Amino acid sequence: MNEKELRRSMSVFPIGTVMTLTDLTARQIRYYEEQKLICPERNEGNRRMYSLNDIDVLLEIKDYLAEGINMAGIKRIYELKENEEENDERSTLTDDDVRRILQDEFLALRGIDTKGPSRFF
DNA sequence: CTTCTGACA
DNA sequence: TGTCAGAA
Repeated sequence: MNEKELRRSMSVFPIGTVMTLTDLTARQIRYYEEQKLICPERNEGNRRMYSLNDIDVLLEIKDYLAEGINMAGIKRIYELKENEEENDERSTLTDDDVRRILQDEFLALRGIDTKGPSRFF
């Protein structure tokens, strides 16, 4: 990991700063942490300290939410990202994997846990 | 004053 | 998700 990535992953902001920077409530920010979408560190006083990376993810989450994607969908999007990274490292990506990822990406674009296909538009 | 955890009229 | 309490 280079210095640039190191700085972006350095936890330095208290939740208050993150709230003003992302327009999210403390409740939401903590909830997304429970959903393992971000992993802020804790300081000596058990206060959460966020990094620029955490803020970027929070901002992305806010955009997905604005597009109408629910938590289940957002989680899947990040799960797919993890798989993509793993595949890049081991170049184990087959044509069939690509097809499946694109398929899931489409489904994730709008919530999944919804009943029928009646909510496409 | 700011943040944390847990809980729910 | 909001919000309130009690503690740190």
